[in-house]
Amino acid sequence: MPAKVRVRFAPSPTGPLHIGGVRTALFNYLFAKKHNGDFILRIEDTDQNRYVEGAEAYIIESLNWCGIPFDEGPGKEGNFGPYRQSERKEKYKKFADKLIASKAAYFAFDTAEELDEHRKEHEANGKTFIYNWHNREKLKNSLSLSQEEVSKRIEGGEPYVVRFKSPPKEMLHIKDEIRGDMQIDTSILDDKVLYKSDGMPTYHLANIVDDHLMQITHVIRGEEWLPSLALHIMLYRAFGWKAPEFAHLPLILKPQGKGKLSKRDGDKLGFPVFPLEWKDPKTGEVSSGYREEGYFPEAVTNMLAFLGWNPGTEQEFFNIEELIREFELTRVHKGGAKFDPEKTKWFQQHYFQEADNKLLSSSFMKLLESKGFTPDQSYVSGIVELVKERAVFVQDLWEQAYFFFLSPTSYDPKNSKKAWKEDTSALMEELKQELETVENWDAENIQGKVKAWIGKKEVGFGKVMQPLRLALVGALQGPDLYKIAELIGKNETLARIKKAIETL
RNA sequence: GGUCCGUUCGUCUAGGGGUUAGGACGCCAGGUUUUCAUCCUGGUAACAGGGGUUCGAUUCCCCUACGGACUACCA
Repeated sequence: MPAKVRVRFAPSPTGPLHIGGVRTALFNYLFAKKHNGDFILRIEDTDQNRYVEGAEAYIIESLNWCGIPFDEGPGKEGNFGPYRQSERKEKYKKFADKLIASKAAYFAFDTAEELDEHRKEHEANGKTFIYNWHNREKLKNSLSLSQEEVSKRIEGGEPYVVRFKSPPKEMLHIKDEIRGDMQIDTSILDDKVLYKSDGMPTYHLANIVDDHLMQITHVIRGEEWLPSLALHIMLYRAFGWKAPEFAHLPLILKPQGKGKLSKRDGDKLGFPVFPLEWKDPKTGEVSSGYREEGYFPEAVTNMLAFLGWNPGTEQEFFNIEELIREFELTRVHKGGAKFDPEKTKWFQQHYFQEADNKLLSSSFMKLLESKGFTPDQSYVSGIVELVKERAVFVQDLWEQAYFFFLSPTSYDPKNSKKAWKEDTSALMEELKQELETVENWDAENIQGKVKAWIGKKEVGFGKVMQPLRLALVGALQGPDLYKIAELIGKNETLARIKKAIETL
């Protein structure tokens, strides 16, 4: 029986999670759930210098908002914790030692400054400095130094790192679930640092050790990791462990211009790149988030799922359960995808139209309260029903329905000129008297009355309806006029007509 | 610079040795609507280039171009 599927999302808490990270998490989640597996959140905080206050909480909140909760992770301990690498510090040392003992890795004493100098020197000669087989004998490490010298340095407290000893010449055959088979010549690989002088592992070591210890079966991550895949495969081999399956997701690119979508792009380009709003704890700078912009999580996940993946059918709307059912790693596209904010809006519009009116009404109610209105619940839900199809976000509702709460105080001059002619005032006065006689004030009765009157008067429909709209709304826009009149009520309707006659 | 990955309408993509190269977003036009929006119908538009292989390549192979990632004691 194959092992239970276990995947992980392993972000570094260096700031807010951006939309590409959310997609990686989503694909991991979909894959796990499709195979009745576990989705694990692991915080990779081995670089203490880059730690950002609040980032971890942000990541967790984002995942929950998006509807892709993790099964194990910080605050949700399973059998493989702890789930923060900083809390697993002791574990890594022993694995680094193991590699040293088996001669798969070695100690190195070169300082950052020395290495920098080597790089500059090589660069000046048009060459690239690579710390590996062809020059490691000339550098300061346990391969070039005598055993006594090495012991002396370590015991003397000299800082050192542990480097992986990558083999000089070998064709490595590696497999990626999305890209198929690839070949890497190990001779161009460098001897990556596995263990830092500050006593912390680097990503490479910690990642492999934890994936093994946490029994991860599939590593699904961004394409930016493809170049280090060979190292990771060799690391598994050096430990004698079975490597998980790998899948590298295509990158998400900027809508215009070059390069991958980055955290800074969003607000510059006019759309959020973060799921949730983020306030930088240091600079106080605020970056917009999909949640605060009014997007629904199902719109965001649906949009994200289609960035690099598709089901092969013509269906485009998928809720999370459908995504779980249909998701296939083999159907992930290889090429990078330019992000399209317009399409995101289209998904949002769809989910907004599908949303429950009660839910929409109560959201809109909150918005109205913040504007100082305390309308009746039933009044609001009537309005929502009427203007819903004209909106994409809850906040659009205000723009579509403000006139239900505010009587027009002025009339757009261009529209007034178009709709209000010399004889209009007299006509409206007459219409007003006609409307006063309507007994049961609802759209149907109002319409009946108005239509009959227009027929009797033998005037054009537009000649009446346009100025009436202007009187009730203040502009030539909005939903069905009879419904508007019904909702605002008889008194208000008549008052607004009166006001328009006086003003225009 | 080096290594690796990629390339179908403007964008997201389906397809795959013989297809009118399909869908979606956007855009445009028409219809519905007293208005605006919605909605409906239609239209626009693509296999990066060059060589092979083949009866036949957009599809397979090679080269070039372009794009991207990586190239830290960051992840």
